[in-house]
Amino acid sequence: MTTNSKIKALDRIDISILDTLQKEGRIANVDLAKKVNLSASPCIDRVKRLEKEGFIEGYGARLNSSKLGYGTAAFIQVTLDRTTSDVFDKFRDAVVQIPQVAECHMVAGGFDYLLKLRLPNMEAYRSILAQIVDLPGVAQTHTYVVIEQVKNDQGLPLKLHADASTPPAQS
Amino acid sequence: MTTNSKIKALDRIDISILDTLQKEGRIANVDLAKKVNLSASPCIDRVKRLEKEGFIEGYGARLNSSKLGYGTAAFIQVTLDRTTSDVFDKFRDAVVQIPQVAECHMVAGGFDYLLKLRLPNMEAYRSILAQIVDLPGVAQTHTYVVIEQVKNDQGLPLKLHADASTPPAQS
DNA sequence: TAATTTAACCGTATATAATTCTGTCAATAA
DNA sequence: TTATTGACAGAATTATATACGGTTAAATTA
Repeated sequence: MTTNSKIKALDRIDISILDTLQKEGRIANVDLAKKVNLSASPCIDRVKRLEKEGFIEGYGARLNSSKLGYGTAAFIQVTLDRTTSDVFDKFRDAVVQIPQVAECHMVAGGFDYLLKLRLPNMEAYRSILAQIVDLPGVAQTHTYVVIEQVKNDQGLPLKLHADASTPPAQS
Repeated sequence: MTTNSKIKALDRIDISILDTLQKEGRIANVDLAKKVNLSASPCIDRVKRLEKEGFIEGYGARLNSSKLGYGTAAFIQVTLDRTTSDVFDKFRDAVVQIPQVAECHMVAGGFDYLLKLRLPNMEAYRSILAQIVDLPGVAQTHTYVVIEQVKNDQGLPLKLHADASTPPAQS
């Protein structure tokens, strides 16, 4: 056994709790309990357990990006000039420091990193791109500006299967 | 005036509330109030106002994707065969139906759509790609599998500037 | 300047919810 | 069968959210 705490498989109720909480993170425990057909106490026990076991990492408000000055998104493909671990490390350390870089993924398939930027407008893009290009090890970049967000689901598609004997997954 | 309700500019305290809530969405109002140097009642008033005015769109639990069977991510570039609005509409209607498609962005700069997929593993990728390729209008695709998530910030970088006279933005 | 209005705030009181505690039931194993 | 375990419900307690009333300060107007 690799961990000291035993983590039991998730049952149907756990999945239902997780699915509800990822959509309504501030639902009252009483109401959550009703929704999953439990009374308040076992329900809150399960939530605490799911938090402790790391299935729930935290809670957050979903903010309106447009109203808060981040209505524009762009993806930047980045290729580094040498693929040594030193170059990679320096690039990563620098890129995570830029607040407008919402995501940075190391990818396989043609270039090295894919960045997702959140920006107020296209003017802001120029100055950020200048920063990205000057990052250590950057050889070339290619930008794709988002014209329209067709879908932006943050939640995971949890399967609310009736069969509690087939839990979907654990670590 | 386009809207009937008057929305005042956000001040330093509002920004601080939003920044706190996007990180700790389930913080008790009492504690939130302490953090922003208010008493409980004006604090909850502001939160309700921010919700009503649409700055806060909701709350959600942050779930551990790996533990819940979505440890693999991939980006797929999609080019459609004709860029008529009919083709675009059909593609979009179909792609949003696929639960594993976490994001779908229409982009400018070489191809038409950029999709972000959440998957249990690489085996699952095959069947999803088959679905994507069969979507109406799809001419070609190119996949980039995520090797490592260097950064994945969901929150907006709200500026907690001391000067309350220069609010960052509104709709 | 002085009076008036407005908005934001604080503290208190009440309502609601979270949390703890105790006992019961059902499943499992000895 | 009997002991043990785990999960649950319901009640009691604690904590929190929310509504209310009064105060202050700032802005506006006379």
